[in-house]
Amino acid sequence: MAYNIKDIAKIAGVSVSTVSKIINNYSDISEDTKTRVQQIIKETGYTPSNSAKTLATKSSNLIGVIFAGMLNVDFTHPFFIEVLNSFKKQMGLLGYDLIFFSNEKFQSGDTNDYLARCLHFNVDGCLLISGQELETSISELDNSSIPCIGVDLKLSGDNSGYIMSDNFKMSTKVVEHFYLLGYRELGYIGSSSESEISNIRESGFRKALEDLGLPINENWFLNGSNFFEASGYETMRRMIANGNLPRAIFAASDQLAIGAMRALKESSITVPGTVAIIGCDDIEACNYTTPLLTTIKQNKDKIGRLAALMLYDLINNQSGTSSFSVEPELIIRESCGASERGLV
Amino acid sequence: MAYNIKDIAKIAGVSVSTVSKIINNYSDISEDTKTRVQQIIKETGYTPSNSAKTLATKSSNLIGVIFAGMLNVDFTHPFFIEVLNSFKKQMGLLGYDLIFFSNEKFQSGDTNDYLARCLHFNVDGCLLISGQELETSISELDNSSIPCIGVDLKLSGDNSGYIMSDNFKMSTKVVEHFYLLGYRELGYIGSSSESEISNIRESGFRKALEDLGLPINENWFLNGSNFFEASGYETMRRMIANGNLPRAIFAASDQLAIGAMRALKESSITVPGTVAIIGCDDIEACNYTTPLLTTIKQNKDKIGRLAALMLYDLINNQSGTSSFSVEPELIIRESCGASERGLV
DNA sequence: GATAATCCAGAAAGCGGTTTCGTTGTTTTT
DNA sequence: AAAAACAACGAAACCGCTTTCTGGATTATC
Repeated sequence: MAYNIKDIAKIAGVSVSTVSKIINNYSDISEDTKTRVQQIIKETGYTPSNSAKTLATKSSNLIGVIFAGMLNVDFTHPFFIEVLNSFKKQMGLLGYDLIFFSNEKFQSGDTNDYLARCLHFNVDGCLLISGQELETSISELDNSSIPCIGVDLKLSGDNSGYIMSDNFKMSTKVVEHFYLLGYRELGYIGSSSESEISNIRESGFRKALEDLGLPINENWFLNGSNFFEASGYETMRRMIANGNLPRAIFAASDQLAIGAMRALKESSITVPGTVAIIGCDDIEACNYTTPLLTTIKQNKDKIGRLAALMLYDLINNQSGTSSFSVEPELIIRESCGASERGLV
Repeated sequence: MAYNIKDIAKIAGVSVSTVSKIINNYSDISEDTKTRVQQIIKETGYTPSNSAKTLATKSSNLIGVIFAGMLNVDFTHPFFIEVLNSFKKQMGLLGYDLIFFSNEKFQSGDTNDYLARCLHFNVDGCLLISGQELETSISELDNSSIPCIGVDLKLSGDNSGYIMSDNFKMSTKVVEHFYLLGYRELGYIGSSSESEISNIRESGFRKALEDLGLPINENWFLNGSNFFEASGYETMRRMIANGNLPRAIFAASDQLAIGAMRALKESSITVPGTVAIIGCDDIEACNYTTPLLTTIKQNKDKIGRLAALMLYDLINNQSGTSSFSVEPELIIRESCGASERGLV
């Protein structure tokens, strides 16, 4: 039912090679035959088999997408999914489709051998989206000949690059904003200490406090187990249990912030009246909470787009490692108390 | 650097066919050579090339995922993304990976020819996720020999099936709940009248009103342009502008409900005190709104899982068309006023 | 002990493309 | 007018795997 290249060749009365050359824009074909064959291709609706092409050329026009790490990052992740969405759009514009490897046990091996799977499919490149508890097979892939771009994941392979927001600067912006609002006792709620992202944000936070000569109270620095809401709730409860609360808190993700607000509400502690909160990421949900969540916006669109562009470059020009840092932006809503002070 | 079947054959001192047979569990291989070759495969980390296998067998072990329609449905859709997540998990368990076709213009044609792309990649099956304004090429795919499952999309091809929640019943449950709470003046906010889903929900709603002998006031039945928040906001504003409001409203999606609540809040109309609201889908955001959004939960996990299972069956047993209807469930939170009446 | 049945394994064609290299006929150069 | 250059196309090998068919060795059957 579906045509193959031989059919087209026969219909056009030319050889298979000629058809192939026309498809691939070779120059040694006359305009005449070219237009004639192209016409036939259009009429028949012929599309070349991707597997045959891949087999012959080693290039599949496919980009592998991997949710790295064993923990909880998947399609439902509000931040990464937006990055992915933008990535997909841009990659589509560049002529690539996306393939998602299932995290489930891979048939042959006990463990998830990403490199093997990428080779298996001849992907042209890979997007690695960071989770926690990275498998060792991630670094295998990083160090392979397959171009890789990490999102929130520092890759170091010769054919790799990565992109993330300027996590250090985020904290500076938050601290400065809190400072401007008159808050002097500042705290930080992070993910686990295994998260590099969270650690950078924390160190940026501490540095900013130092620079402004603000006190650093270790009771106000607490890590949870991940970036999710439940962890924010639980961590905030611990801080509340400790007794002494800071005047304002930076949570390393909006979900952590939302969880923290839930804990505060439960203890009848008002936000931002008693404790102000700023989250991070600017996920959809920021618009639905009460109070609306002030946050550090990560430019997810830009991150996804640039990731695609970087990967494209890596694939087509093998231009060594590179990394991009995207400027974060403070989005002022209600949870920081700026509006109450007419500062918005 | 990567091994191919010939390398394995050479190392093992057997023929290529023998290796292939071992990989594919043919019976005419002695236990001896089998274990020996398998050992070598393990050691070398050999994985067969998918394109070669696909080329030879016409089966790629790939499932195509398509966001149908030209409008606004992508990875950021809170409902579909959860279905997709569950689908991906189950499909992974069944040994399939997912490929996402970019919506962007396909190189060869002006229009997005889904069938061609599926053939191009030799996908074993397809998941079609409904949007609005379906392209004609969707029905081409539906009627092709490629197994397809539609989510919220009635497919009718010989090798197709579909799955959706029992949209009619949803409305029944909502109306009954409203009735129980003493509300008699009920309204409905839907998507556009082009959405079959929305229309079913509306007719279910009307039917339930009839059955209970409740009044049907056309001013209380308004459609927006889609299922998104902005549409809910705008539609609610129109209803408010009309003057006379119902006591309770069923919105055809949570996002519509959230938009409606925003409009109500803006007009200082209390929820649920003056107007009660129930949404639909049970997306994450329901937990973040004030008041918390009572909703009809669609079992997204189940929908995704069953979609995978149905597709698997279609692929492996070509067992004709089938459809599944999944039971919806009322999730009582705050926006319906049940708790205020001690009815939760 | 001859024949049939069974077990294992390999040869080879084929899947649908790509790409190198060669061939032919035409044009240009000198 | 002969030589060189070029334009346009095709033959064929190859990519890595599957699968049918064939055949030799071993075992069972009479």
